[in-house]
Amino acid sequence: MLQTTDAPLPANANDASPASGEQLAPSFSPLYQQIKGLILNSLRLGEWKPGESIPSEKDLATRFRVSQGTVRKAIDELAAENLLDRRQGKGTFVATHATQQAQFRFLKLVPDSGTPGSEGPAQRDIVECRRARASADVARALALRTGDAVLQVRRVLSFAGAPTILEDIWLPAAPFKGLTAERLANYQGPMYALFETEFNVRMVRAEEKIRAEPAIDGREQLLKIERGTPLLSVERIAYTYKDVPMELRRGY
Amino acid sequence: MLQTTDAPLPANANDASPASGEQLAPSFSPLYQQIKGLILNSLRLGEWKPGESIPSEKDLATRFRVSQGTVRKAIDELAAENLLDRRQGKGTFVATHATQQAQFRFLKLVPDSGTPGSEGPAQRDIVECRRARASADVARALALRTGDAVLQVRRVLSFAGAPTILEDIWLPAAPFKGLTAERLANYQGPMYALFETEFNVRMVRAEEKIRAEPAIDGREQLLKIERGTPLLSVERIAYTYKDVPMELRRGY
DNA sequence: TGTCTTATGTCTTATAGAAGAGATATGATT
DNA sequence: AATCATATCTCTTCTATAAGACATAAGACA
Repeated sequence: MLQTTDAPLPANANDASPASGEQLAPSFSPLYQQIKGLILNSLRLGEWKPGESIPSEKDLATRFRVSQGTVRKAIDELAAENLLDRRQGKGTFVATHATQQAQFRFLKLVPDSGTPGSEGPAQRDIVECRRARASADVARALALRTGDAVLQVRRVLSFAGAPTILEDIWLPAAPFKGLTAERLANYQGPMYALFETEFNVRMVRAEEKIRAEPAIDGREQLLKIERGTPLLSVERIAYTYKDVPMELRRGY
Repeated sequence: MLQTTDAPLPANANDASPASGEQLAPSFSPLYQQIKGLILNSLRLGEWKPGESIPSEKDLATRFRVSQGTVRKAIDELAAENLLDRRQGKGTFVATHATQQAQFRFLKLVPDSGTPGSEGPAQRDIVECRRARASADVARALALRTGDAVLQVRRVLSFAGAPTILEDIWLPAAPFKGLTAERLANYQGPMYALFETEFNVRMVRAEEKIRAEPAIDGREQLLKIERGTPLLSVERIAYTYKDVPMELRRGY
């Protein structure tokens, strides 16, 4: 039954092209994978906004001219990748960072001494937010050229009054035009939720590298610790749809 | 069709009991979950040895009196948890640590400088291996009582001649009776593979906590670095089937 | 020795019914 | 008549099954 649709099957319909109508892509991957790609496209183009539901499996089935079970398997994979959120009896929803802050779960750091759950809300202080030019390593991480315009943000997270985490963040300037320290400081809720609602940039996947470094270069002052104290350093590259890198973040 | 087997449905058959014959458990969970539990039992009891194949989906289907698709869904979940390994056209295999060393992938550490893939084989030196009594924290991690007999192993991993990782490992003494420094030193291949073949202990899941610590307490000598250098410290608790903790490991 | 057939696995798709969650109606009770 | 509890209906995802397609390896055969 594979590949026997009566559709004309255009021989080029590339992944980038916004799809002519709603035909199946001409690839020779399993049907449900092709459906998954189509759903992903709609997701990326913003056909369904984060937070609310996508059409039911049956609706998508008739729209794509396949059976409901095939749509189901496509959605299964997208849900496994945390792009969609299934709720029995209610529908399937576009995942958002507002409800789902456990997305990047490295931050599940347990204080060495103390009760895990009850840190209380973190306090966030924006130290600076300025335009800059990408250095070589930043450019490589963000797939830019050295010297391209970037935004650099530095902030300190404090728990129970004690400064705990220092974050250096680099963002490509183009998609984040208009981001200022004020907007960052005023916004309540996760930073990624701000990106999502204000700049239409959804972080979908992240790579992280971990190392140990001594506290130097002024970092010891911002964290109010002794110079040379061992720090955990996490370098994260966050990607939006289609594995386009959108953020480089270093946390201490 | 749920729960309409003609089996007598014993009202107690607990999860711990080695299953009377091959009946379905009397729980009210989905059928494929019950099948998953039965397969897990067979796995734990060693009915199928690590490395070779389990019966085909169709065979298991007739054995459990369900359809092939139901068995498939059960196996799907076990494969997603890396307990089984599917190979199209060949069969489904019990996962082993010999082929699948990417199981615990925190060790995918990239040297800060240098090419990732070409570290060459690690050199392993057993520093010591002795019987001891569990301290309070070790006992808690391994679900033992303070003072119970444990084995303590300390080894150094070197890459390209440079000592890189120091590992302290605690194991409950009972399941690992007969483990000596010689056997550890002579064995080629991953440590978990040795546990698997010689002691019939399969590590299935692991929790890890990461922190940064200075090099002190003699660790600086074993790694041949300056005292106080920041070290990455990884504390891992590895579990066998049914979430029974079997190993506490601290790597630097 | 090389090619073809066949047997035996998993993989893909399809279909039907079960179960959860709300909205809407229904009916008894006050 | 107003209110509250209870059916019922409809929408959704979930579960179970079946049939055919695809992948792989081994043996038959030229």
